Amino acid sequence: MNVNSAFAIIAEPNRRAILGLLAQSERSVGDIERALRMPQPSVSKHLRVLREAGFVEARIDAQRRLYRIRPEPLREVDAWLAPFRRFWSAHLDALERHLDRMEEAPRRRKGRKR
Amino acid sequence: MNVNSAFAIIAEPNRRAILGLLAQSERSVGDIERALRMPQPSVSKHLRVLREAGFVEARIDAQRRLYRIRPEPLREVDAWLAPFRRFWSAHLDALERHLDRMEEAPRRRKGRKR
DNA sequence: TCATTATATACTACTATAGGTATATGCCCG
DNA sequence: CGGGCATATACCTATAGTAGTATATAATGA
Repeated sequence: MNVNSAFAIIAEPNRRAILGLLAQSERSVGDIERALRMPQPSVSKHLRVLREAGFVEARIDAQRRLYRIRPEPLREVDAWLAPFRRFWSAHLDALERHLDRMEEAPRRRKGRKR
Repeated sequence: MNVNSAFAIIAEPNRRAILGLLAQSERSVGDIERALRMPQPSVSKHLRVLREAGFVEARIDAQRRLYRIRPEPLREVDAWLAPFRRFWSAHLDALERHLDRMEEAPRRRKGRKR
């Protein structure tokens, strides 16, 4: 599987973790390294992949590079999801009512499926 | 990379194509095979991966299996995107004008003005 | 029953990628 | 200018996953 589509890029859990961090704020490589407890070369390599795929961009601050999100590729993913949303948004109201009822109702049986 | 997360499953382009088809309607293996011009074993194998990951379920109709979408795993993906939406929703109006010009919108988003 | 259609699985080979380790590059400051 | 910090890259290895081919299973209808 080639890492060329946005989907392949975010298939890697560490990269998703990095993106999750950067969603909060700009961070240096060292910040990420410490926050995620990953070896530095690993962080740099994942950042390279993310950068080349357009998910992040770097800004130089002395010896550090501050990385931040670039949203475009994630928007692609979001767009791809569009045709599927009807599977849940259509029934969202009914589902919400259902969940509301379950939450407030006393438990009648345990071990519900799914 | 283990194919255990929803993200790894949809990293494979053929699987996304299959899901795209099934988003429209239930289909048999043969339908998919013809629509996507893929070898039948390949279709079956991808469907197996999708099924075991909860993206699709099969219903038996004589010798055929009719596959259809199960939305849960895709909702996970949708949920993961939440923290990133602020990066583009702020500029959504401009984005929509842009998209209107590029592709055309098959479905108008409701209540969004420009 | 047999032939045919529909789908699944087994097996092999290839390739891409992630992790680990070592080292290189580059910048700052004393 | 040299030492130390921050980051990047090169190299190697292991492994997961896909495609391809052949074959198995199962249901149908003649």
